[in-house]
Amino acid sequence: MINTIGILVNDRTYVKDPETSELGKSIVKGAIDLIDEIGFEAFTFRKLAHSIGSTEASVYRYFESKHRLLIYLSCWYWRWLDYRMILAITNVESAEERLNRTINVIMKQVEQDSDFSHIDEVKLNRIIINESSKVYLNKHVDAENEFGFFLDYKGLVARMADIIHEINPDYKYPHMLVSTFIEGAHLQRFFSQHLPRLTNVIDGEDFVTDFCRETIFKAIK
Amino acid sequence: MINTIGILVNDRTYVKDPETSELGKSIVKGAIDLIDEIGFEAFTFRKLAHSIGSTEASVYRYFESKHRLLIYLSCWYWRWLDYRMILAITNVESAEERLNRTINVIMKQVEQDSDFSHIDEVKLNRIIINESSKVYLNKHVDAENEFGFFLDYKGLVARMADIIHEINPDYKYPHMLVSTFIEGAHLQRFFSQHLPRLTNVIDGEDFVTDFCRETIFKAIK
Amino acid sequence: MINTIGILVNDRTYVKDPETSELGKSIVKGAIDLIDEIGFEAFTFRKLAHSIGSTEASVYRYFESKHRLLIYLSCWYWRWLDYRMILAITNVESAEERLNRTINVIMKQVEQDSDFSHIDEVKLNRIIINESSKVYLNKHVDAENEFGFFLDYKGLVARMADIIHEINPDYKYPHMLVSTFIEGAHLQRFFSQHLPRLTNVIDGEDFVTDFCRETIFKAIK
Amino acid sequence: MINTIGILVNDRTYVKDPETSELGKSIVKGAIDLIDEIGFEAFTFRKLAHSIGSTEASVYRYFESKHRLLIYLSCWYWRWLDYRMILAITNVESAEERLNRTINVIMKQVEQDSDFSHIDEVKLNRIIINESSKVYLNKHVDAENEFGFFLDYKGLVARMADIIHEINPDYKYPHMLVSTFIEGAHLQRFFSQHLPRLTNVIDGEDFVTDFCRETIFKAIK
DNA sequence: GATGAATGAGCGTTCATTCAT
DNA sequence: AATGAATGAACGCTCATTCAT
Repeated sequence: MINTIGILVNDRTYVKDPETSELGKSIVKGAIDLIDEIGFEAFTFRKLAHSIGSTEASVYRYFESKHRLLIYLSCWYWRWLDYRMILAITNVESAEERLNRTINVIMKQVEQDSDFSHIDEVKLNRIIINESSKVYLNKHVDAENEFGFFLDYKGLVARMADIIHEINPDYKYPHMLVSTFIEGAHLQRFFSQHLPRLTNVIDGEDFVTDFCRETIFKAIK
Repeated sequence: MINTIGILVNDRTYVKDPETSELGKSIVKGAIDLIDEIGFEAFTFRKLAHSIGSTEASVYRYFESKHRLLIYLSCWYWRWLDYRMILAITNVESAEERLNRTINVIMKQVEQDSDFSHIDEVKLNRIIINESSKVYLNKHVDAENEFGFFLDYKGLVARMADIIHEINPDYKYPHMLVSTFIEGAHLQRFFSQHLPRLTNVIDGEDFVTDFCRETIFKAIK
Repeated sequence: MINTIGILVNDRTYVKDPETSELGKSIVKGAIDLIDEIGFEAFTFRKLAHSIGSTEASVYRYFESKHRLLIYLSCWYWRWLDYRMILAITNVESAEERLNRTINVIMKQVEQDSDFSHIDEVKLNRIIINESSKVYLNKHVDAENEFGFFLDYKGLVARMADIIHEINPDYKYPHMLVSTFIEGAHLQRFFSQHLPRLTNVIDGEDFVTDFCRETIFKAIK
Repeated sequence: MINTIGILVNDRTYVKDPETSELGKSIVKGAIDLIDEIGFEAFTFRKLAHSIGSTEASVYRYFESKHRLLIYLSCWYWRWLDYRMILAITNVESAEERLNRTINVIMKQVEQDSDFSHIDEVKLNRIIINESSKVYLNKHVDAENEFGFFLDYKGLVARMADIIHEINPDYKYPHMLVSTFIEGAHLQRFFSQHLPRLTNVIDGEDFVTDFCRETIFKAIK
């Protein structure tokens, strides 16, 4: 079974691997529910502990801070996308088609993935859209970069950049292009919900994905 | 003199206009210095008050929260860019050239602008890069949108989108393209400093601006 | 005209007599409205100043603290009752009838008195019921007693005690009886509204006054 | 042993039952000492925490506000009086004698009760005299009444009203009479100390109790 | 390993008040 | 006389965290 593989997350993001106990899983599940509901700023370990009927002290056994917990969720997400991306491009010959498929994996809105039962991927996707930039937009980036917290993200970007390089070896900005549009896609989804005048909402179409795909392909020509 | 115009910021961002007193200006100046130094998360009105030799109570006379103060800075920034943008494109006939110049205004790294003495535009630009997404990435966006806090930003995006529309009336995503690259440019500057493997650093060149300009022009062709 | 007399309040309750200016009157009026609305605990000079479109500093010109303002209102109230009491018993021969009438003045619920335009006596009566005990139930009583802040209240009690003494010179507790029932009447009105199980509500009757009158007359027999 | 029963207070008055820990008991003891010393207005959790060598955060673990703490003390007091009242009237046949004894329990000044070691009943009695009316004289009465915070007080009043009803089933105001004199007795003790001209001080006698007893018995005849 | 109890530190806020005009 | 600006001080509260069991 493929789900026996599991998503292995950088072990410096947690104190004790939440996958190894029921409490751990319920902390992760509860955190996703709560962050999605009240936002990361208002989210605290106290509220989390109450919401899952446990105590702050117990949560601290798994994560050393709410920031680290967000990093854990973020790492999990990128790993999970990477895993789905590999599935999507394996044995596909055409580089264009592979790029196309990776774009789909990243850009298209997430649906529930039954393989990982205690993680609600739809909520997690919303969290990534709303909160993931807070993972790096702070004064600890450099220290946390040294812990390797962004390796999964970088890996994903590299995987796509490689395909672009394969399509056009002369293109100068493959990484920039990919990272711009991964973040850009998140942003445009957010804008379309809250600040629609910053986007171009087109009814009945996945205009975010279409826009990203079109722009990427034009760029590397 | 053109600087007699001043930058008029949405008056719901403040309790009392900081431009109207020395203390107000020193609050804004001190806030810029301090946020740039320690980051918005660690920034508090207490620290700000100490750093400018005043009190929290006095700061509260001008801004009702640190979040509103950030919104003020953000509004000021976009207004200021808009003002510089207008200067840059006035009397320029070619739409392509106008687009080119607006890209320069937005993307190129900011230099000190002597017109607005108490605002350090270089630091403010760094703050916008690091913190401005926190202005909208939170649970209060919708309420704050109704206060008109994002009108300046939207205006700027609309101004550039109009030029794009002039160049290619058939292009479907002018607003998305502009907002993606405004945010993208900020992000790439941040990545180039802290997470360079997410970008493509090219020595001695303003590769961020080049990448953005190239991608934008290809997109609308 | 009788209203040319005015209610002269102990001049240590205020810094500047509020009767002497429009602002002063509007402070008193505004205070009555606001205390009645939000309660004395939540009442502040800031809120008062805002509500009447003035400033805290201006309020301080009239009253040195919110506590003193409450004392002012309290003194005004007891003076006003005393004035109405004198009107009610002048030229009444029978001591029993005089006692009866003073009881009516004190116990019966207040109706608007057109003689003193800027004071809403109905609201003021509610304030006295809800808040007046806070005037003396605190650590400053003794000091404030020395300022003579309770002379009006004591005068009223003495006036009624004198009548009781006239009726029964052997009765040992005239002052206690009067003060117990003045406060008791307030309390019973409060209880009948909020904690009815501490009283005996009898529909369609002024049971508070009836109870007080009956108990007082029985006591002094 | 009868004191093994303990005084069970409405469990919505506290967050965590202070009887269940040493810290809890010291909070209650410290609160009684401090409120008695400086008055409820000046009393804060900060000062309380300092006075017992603990922290505000710890106090908040037991009581959600200083107001709730006062309610707790108030409930404890009425429960304790009720318990002493039951002891006093058990097996007494004559209703008059039972009323007489309940009056003694309520009116007579409290002496230390060794059964409840960490509570200083003498100080608590002084607090009730000075501050207990603040428990209900505020804008939250109705909400707090729904929490059942006044049930103990009502129970005590009902117990005495029942005896009065037994003595004279036709008497119309048993509850009013009882609540008037419970509060009245407190008030008269306060007045005799601070505003003696509102009472009739008679040396060497417990004139407050005598006055109340006499008036009550006359009233129900 | 998990939890209940306790706490140090500091945040956001407001208050009452003063000063200068 | 009235007001606008400014401030010292403290409050209520919560957070992240540690300790002892």
